[in-house]
Amino acid sequence: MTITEVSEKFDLTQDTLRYYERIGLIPHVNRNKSGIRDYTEEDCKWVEFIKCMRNAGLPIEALIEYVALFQQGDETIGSRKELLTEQRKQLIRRMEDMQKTLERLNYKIESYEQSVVKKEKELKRAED
Amino acid sequence: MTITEVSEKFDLTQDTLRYYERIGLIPHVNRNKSGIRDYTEEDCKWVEFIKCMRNAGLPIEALIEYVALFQQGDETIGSRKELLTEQRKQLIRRMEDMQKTLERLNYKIESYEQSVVKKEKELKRAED
DNA sequence: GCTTGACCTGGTGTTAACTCCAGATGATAG
DNA sequence: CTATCATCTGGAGTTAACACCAGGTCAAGC
Repeated sequence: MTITEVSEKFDLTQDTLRYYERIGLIPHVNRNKSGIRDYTEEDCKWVEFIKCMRNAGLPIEALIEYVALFQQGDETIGSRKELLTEQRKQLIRRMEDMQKTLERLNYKIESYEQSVVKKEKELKRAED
Repeated sequence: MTITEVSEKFDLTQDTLRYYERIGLIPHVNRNKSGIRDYTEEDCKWVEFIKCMRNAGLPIEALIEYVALFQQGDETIGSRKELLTEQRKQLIRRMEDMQKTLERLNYKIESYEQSVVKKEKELKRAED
């Protein structure tokens, strides 16, 4: 796949794709004989995986380390599992925070609901 | 309350508190006769509210608008409710994304679990 | 009355995560 | 053969969200 195709497929700019590769957020993509990137199926999976993880707020740092570990082979399976477990922990924490915020928003919106109703009633009375 | 106390209470730097006030992320805080900020109970509630919302990833822009609407009085109750409802929608969307990512992490970690076990077995065989 | 320390304002500095650009190159269409 | 076009690389520019700083004020302790 060309970079244009990957860019469209995952809705990331070409610059972002090149940037991700440069900083090691995805493994190095092979080039064809004239130096142009040719994304394999696996490259695409990496892109998609990274996009998903970034979307959920996992820190770039941790993901770079994960990719680096991956490239060092099977010796690092333990470390990778640890890394992901730690990130999962933090993800859960963030989700809990968001859950609390959500409940708070729900409450606030409900209060506004009642204010609006009250306001409408006042207006109605004013009409009488 | 002094800015130092508020800063410590909510774990935000004084610079951040002043910054938030400057850009309208919290309403203007009154100063005493010598120009020093004196946070009321309500000011504190705003700080805490904003911190909570920012923590959950609500965009600063939206919060600034919310504060501005609030300061315009009861006329804006409807708009405020709409604004919060929209932000809630987006918050829910983010949480759903994160939920998917979480499940993916769970799956990946589980796979690693098995890899580790397999690896240990190989080592054991090698010992024999 | 002088020093100290918390606080002020306005403005500059920093960092992360892209984003844009210039100049070069190789393939392709006419 | 030439012009166009997608792509390349290395490096500079941008934006958000603070963080830091200089120079000044004011109240309090000694």
